Amino acid sequence: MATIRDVAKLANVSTATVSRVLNDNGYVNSETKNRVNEAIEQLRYRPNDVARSLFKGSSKMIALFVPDIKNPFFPELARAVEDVTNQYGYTFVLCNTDDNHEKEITYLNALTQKSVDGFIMVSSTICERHLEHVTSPIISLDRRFSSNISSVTVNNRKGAREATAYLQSIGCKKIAHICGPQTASNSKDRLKGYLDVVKYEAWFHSDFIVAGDYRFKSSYEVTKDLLTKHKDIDGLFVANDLMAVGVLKAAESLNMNIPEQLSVIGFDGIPLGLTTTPSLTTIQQPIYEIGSRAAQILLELIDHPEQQVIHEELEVTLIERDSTKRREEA
Amino acid sequence: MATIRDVAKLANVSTATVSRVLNDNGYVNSETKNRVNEAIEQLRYRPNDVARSLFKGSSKMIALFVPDIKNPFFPELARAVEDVTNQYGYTFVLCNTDDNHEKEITYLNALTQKSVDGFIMVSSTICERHLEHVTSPIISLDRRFSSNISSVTVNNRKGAREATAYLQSIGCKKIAHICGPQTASNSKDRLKGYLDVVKYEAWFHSDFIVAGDYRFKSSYEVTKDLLTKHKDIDGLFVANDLMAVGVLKAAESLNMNIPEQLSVIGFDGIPLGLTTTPSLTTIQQPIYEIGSRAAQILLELIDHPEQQVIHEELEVTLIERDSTKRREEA
DNA sequence: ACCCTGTTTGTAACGGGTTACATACTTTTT
DNA sequence: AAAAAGTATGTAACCCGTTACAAACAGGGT
Repeated sequence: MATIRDVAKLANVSTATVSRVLNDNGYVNSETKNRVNEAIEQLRYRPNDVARSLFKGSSKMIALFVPDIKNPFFPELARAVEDVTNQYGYTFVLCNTDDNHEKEITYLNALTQKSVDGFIMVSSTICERHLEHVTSPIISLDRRFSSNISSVTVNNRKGAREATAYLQSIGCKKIAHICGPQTASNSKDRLKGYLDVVKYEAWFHSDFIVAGDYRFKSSYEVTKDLLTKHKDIDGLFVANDLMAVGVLKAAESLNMNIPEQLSVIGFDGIPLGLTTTPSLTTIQQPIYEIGSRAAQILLELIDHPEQQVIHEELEVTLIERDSTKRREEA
Repeated sequence: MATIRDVAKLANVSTATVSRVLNDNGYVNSETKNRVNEAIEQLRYRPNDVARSLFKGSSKMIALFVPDIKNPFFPELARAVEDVTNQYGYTFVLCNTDDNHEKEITYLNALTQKSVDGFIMVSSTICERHLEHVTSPIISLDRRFSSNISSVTVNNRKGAREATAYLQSIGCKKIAHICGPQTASNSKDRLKGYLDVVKYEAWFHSDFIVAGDYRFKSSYEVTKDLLTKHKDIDGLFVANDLMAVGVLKAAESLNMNIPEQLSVIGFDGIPLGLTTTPSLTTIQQPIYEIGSRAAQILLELIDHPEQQVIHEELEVTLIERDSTKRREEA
């Protein structure tokens, strides 16, 4: 690989001049500039980004941490972040953490040592304490972990209320909830939203809340159990779409008809909900917007670290599909 | 951030000694080593990977290029690559290329400038010519682009033959094929496998081959068209699962019953095929194994670049689910 | 007493860019 | 005509680890 010194020699100038041409700053005579550019082309010279990073202390990379790349929510989000960061000349690094604290810390350290310029994190286990020694800006997504750290979220509680109220409005009499991991703040908020609506209902019972982990499999198993024990449940608000699809399959395996016997509503609005039969009613998050806003805010934070903390909350939308249906009065 | 010089000063040794302690090579007196380790801890020193990379000319990063992160096939693959590379102390970079040649080249250049140590590529547009100036090892996945570049693939043609023959064996009389983008070698091979079986059938007609692009949406539309025009089609081999799910939904929208009226078989074996109703019969690829083998081979190639080119071909497996059914004789 | 090998540590060059500062010449301002 | 501002370019330090090489000393073998 040719270096800047090779170029300088061939063009008969100093490396400083070549650098000025490369970065288009400082004074360079236009004739000199041409000579340098010719040399660059002739040698197929490409500046070494590592050397540049070392001097600048910045790598032009940003990282996104997601708990589960197999949940279609996150590829969607990743696309958004990728689009924005690429647009601004950053390289995008995607890290899958499995919601595993050690893995998160390992990645955080490894990438900090690589002078990564900023982090976008979807994490349930990270809190301020772990980030004390991280000097690059961080933004939390989907889940919020400190008022000192910028975040982009949706109104989870309100969305959950809306979902639950919707089930009531179509005539569901006993509404259960499959919740996500209680370490995740969004999961807690969705549970709260559900409780806001049903807490004082006469039929309500804590058995109607069962714990999932945002994955398909757990939900499938937990739901089979729930629906076998409580045959009178006629509405189910599930904390995310992936688990809601597990519910659909669980009901199918029990020969329960959705939406005739049971109405199901999810949360997220991932494309997966369009591929099931019945298609999935859900609370749709503006996934792409969440990702792109987060990326934009992070990039601003990188350029202006003194800037104050921003918490942005986006709105969710109820999407009615075929997994819910108005219940006829008995 | 503390530097190696700070540590050296505090421990009263030279930077060389600190470096020896850090990398555990060369001679260091055990007492000195303790002193250095204490200083490291006291200063919370972490070596700067960028400086290290600059000197070594290697960044301990490897990159995976995928055409569409939203296709669940690729997150699965990414997990495999991530697991292996992390295990060997590499940082994993995931790049979404949209099958866009320019984006691929841009990524390739950007990452080469960052001294990325190797590339795993799923690409339809890259050929040897574009890689001439890339000095780090490359392995192609899923698709094969040159005999000089190592690859890990599956036996696409054989799998396609198996799929098509299976449809015949359960009594399908007219079998159509939705193919993938014809730029992709795996897509071409799957078409060939289909043709191997049906080419000389009396009923065969080129109308029975329709072009998709491996995405859900195209397949949904194209299939509605196909099934409307050719109502006698009773078997459909679809080049990947994502499109096969599109077929399921298209048939649903036309009020066609799967598998009663039409048997559908996909290719890939992604988890999505388990969430549809009916669940999807498919040719399953060992996705995780493909990814992890590719990563392993790449890491070997990085350590021993002189090593000869390897082409590994893995086997696929037919998984019978509910989207296919033996056809009763009329 | 001498040589050889092994141990311990330090000095300084190196990797490849960037930029503060110095120098020198040209043009503009007053 | 002198001072100031603008243009053009080079020198060398700097970013921060790594390592070749040198130096110095201990212990073993002959």
